[in-house]
Amino acid sequence: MAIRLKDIAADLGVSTITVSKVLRNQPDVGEATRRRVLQRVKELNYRPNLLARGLASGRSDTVGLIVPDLVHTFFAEFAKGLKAGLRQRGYQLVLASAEEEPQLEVEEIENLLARGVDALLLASCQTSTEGLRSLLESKRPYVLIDRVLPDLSSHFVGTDDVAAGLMATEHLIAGNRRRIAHIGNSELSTGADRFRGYQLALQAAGIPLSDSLIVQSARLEESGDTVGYAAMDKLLQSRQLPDAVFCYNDLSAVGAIKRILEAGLHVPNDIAVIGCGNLRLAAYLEVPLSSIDQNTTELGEQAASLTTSLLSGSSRPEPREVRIKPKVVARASTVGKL
Amino acid sequence: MAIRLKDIAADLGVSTITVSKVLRNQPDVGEATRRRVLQRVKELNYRPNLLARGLASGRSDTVGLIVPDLVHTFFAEFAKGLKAGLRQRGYQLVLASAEEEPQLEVEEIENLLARGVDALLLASCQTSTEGLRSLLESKRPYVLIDRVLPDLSSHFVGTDDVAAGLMATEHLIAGNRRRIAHIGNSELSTGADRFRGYQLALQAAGIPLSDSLIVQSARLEESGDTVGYAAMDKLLQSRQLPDAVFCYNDLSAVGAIKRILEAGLHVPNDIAVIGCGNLRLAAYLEVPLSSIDQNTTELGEQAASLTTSLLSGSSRPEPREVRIKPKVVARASTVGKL
DNA sequence: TCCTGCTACGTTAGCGGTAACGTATTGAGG
DNA sequence: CCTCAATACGTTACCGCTAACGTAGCAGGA
Repeated sequence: MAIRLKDIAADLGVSTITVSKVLRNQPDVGEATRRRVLQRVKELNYRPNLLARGLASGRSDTVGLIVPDLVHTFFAEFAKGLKAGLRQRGYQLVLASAEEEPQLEVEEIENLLARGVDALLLASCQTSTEGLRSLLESKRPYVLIDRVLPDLSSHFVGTDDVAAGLMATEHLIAGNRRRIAHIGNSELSTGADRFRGYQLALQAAGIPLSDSLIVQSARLEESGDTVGYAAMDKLLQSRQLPDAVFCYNDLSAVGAIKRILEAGLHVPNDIAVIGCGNLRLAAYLEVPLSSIDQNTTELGEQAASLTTSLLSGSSRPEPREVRIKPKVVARASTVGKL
Repeated sequence: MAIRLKDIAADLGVSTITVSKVLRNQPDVGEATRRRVLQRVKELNYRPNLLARGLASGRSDTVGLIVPDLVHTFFAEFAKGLKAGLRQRGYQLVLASAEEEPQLEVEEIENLLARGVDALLLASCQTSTEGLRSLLESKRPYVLIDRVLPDLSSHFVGTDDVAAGLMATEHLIAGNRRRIAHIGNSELSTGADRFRGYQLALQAAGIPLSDSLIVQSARLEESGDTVGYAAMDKLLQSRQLPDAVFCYNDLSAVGAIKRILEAGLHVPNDIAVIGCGNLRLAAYLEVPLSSIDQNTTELGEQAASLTTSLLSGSSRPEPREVRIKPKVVARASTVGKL
């Protein structure tokens, strides 16, 4: 149906391989022939069939990215940065979303592999390595994004989440807060790391940890605001109120603030709140939200760089871990007198 | 490298075509053989090579979607709904983003076609039909999403944007507003339609149009809040202030509100503001934002339905246009005394 | 017994490219 | 004039799968 390489070749009276070489910028083609081919290709608006090319060559110059949810702007922004970085290096991106369902993610992995991607980037929502079987068997290079998995040492690009938790908590401490609560996600490695940073910051300041100030929820990723609301509700019932909260992400912070305000308390005067992720609208909220910025575009760029280096390097290097340092963005939700 | 259909066949002492038939649920295979094949496939964790399959069969049971920008949650949500709908009907989705660049969009179109998608869904940022040449030549079915293009009658799924503009403006009129401004996007069909709805509503209410109350900007899609801010700034300089503004999207509404508050005016008492799109955080903003909800998931579902029907139907039906009716979500930015 | 009509399965020929090697052609050097 | 190497281009054999047709084997009717 569509025009084929063969057609161009026949048209020009040369062999298919010659056209093929021209299209791939290979040597061993005369300058005159090369020009004739390119002109005809342009005239006919010919594009090589990527299925056939991939099948014949075993490569596709394409990498796949699977994210848990594109509605999370974090992942959408990451994909944007990644794509730009890949493009610059001559690779294409195929994007898939697992919709927060581990089983769907497994299907997407197998799907992209079956489509012949050269490498796979994976922000995984798996809870074990089980589902990655196909990926591991495929021997194709892959890079974990944002979240690591237990029992799997691999290349990784993500935020320095321990630093994120540390910086957020230090920021609260610097504002003279002492009873600092945490609304966290215990299921994801990002949640565990941020919690760890929280612990380290308290420890460094000589503030004892208090279980009554910590609420962990696994569902925080999906419906942050309602979960944050519920978690804050729980915190408000403890004997002694917190004077600050570090929330796993901005959405949960938004929910938490809602609950605080409903209780007739003031943010930040009664309770300061800081989130993580620095949503675009954070500055426009009812209480402008302090947050930790993850520099998402840089993450994408780094991921592109690492992936393409894996693809070009013949050797299989040691697992490399790239952690981007985040930064605090202070807004009204933490800046105020105690 | 990976395990092939041929291996399974050899392993079982049957021919490749038999295995192929089993995998595609085709008839003419004995029940016993079928079971043996399926078991072996599962044991070996075999997955057919989609490149080879697509090349041999000419179909891929895959549709492509190209959106202008995934960071727009509207498109991310649409993709989510679409994917669910396609999946349910036995199709897969391949996602691509044009990053608001028409040239990149053209490349993505050609890319997805070269990858053998059976159909293409396109939320286009083209300004003319020029860039769609490859798509049109490919003879493959396609559906425009959200935005229509001039000089191109085709299948379409999107919001009833005239109704959106109409309902938003009527809502403002119902709140006794009379000097109703509009911050719009003149470049996209959605912007033109919403503007048209705005005009119709005013006309129906007997309110004359005033050029000094209308600000159009093409850049509204990319950086809504700053453009909205600038547009509002302009409106505040007119001799007679507006008492309401209908903004093309929520982001521009956010920017507009910021400017209004900075001027020392009250929202909605001095100026009511309504946006469009109903962002997830709309209810949590400094001034909870009234908006038009587009029922994005339903859009995705409809798009899936239309596309698969095009794919299964052998005939080429008349261009079909599906317009989803939006609804008003009233919040504090419009509800208040004048 | 032979023919017919199923059912179950196989053979052959690609799909549109690419890899690896093979073969002309050319010009320089002896 | 011949050799030899470099250059330009072609031949052959797949890649992994499927479409379309072919054939064997069996049951049942005449």
